[in-house]
Amino acid sequence: MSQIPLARRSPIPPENCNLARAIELIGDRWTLLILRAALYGVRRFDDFQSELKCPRTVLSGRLKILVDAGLLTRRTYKVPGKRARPEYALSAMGISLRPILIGLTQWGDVWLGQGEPAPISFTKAGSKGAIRAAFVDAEGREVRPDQIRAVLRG
Amino acid sequence: MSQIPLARRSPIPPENCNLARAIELIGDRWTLLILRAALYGVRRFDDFQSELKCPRTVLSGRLKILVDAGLLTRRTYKVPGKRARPEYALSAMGISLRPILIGLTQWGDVWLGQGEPAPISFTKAGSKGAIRAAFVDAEGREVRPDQIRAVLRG
DNA sequence: CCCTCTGGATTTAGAAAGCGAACCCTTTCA
DNA sequence: TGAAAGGGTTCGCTTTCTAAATCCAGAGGG
Repeated sequence: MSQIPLARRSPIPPENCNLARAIELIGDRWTLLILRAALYGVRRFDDFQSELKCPRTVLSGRLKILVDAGLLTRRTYKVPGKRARPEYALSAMGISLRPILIGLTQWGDVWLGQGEPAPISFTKAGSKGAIRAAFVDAEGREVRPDQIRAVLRG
Repeated sequence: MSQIPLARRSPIPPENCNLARAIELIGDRWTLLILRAALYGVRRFDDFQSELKCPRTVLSGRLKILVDAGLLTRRTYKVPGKRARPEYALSAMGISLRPILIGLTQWGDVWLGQGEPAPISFTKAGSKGAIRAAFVDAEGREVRPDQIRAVLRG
């Protein structure tokens, strides 16, 4: 019943696969939850900590990984009367994950929502109807999932 | 410089967030690599094992979780002259993750590709140009990332 | 000047999960 | 009857996670 033909191995060895590389980098519970919070605007260590309730060791380790990888930018901010502190803001690399996490949100709304309406939805600025993750061709026209074909290079 | 306004907390508590639920379920290195292989058509225990090179204990545990959650369907297949064996095929729930993992592939091509051309690309059946993950409105027209607005329920 | 508070982070020790190797069970082939 | 092969489980060891305590620097108050 699955549309996917049986294969003994994937067509791309995992060690040369950019999907596998992405999974190595961000495919981790805490890392993904940090990125979720960051996409909602959280930037400070203690804010991440009270949002995630994760061990501070794990948090500082993951933040370091994400900064080193270029997903987060560490810079110091200063509130008058307070000392300077670092904040962790998404870089362009991090922001470009937003469609993926929105897509995963909508997947969760459908399959894990326990029958309740989605607590958050997404629209186009200025209009009301919901938008959704999909595939488009070069002209921005939607391509239905069953029309997607994978093409190997070479 | 980030377009995302500062927030102390995310607008949805993680324990009520379908994105957080999705991350709890599949936000894990091995689980994601299993789903990657499954989307490429891998279905059998030993094929997963030689693809992923992960401990067999981890593999059987993750397969069990994915079957229980409904992402994979376990059924027995029988090659004539061989004994019956289980295979793990994606359910509709699992297949609907495809756009997300393709989006993540393309994110990896851009940011983790080390300057090399993408080893796999995606096209619309019957045409040549590459397609990409994006957002569309109800009529299937693309919505650019900067036009996306989040709307809280209630 | 000293004391305390606060945000950011490291240290430490015990719990959980990951890991590799070996083993088990069933069926099928020689 | 014996070996092979697929699909696991069992068994120890190592790594990672976790929680709690501690550290550290600068600001503000007295």
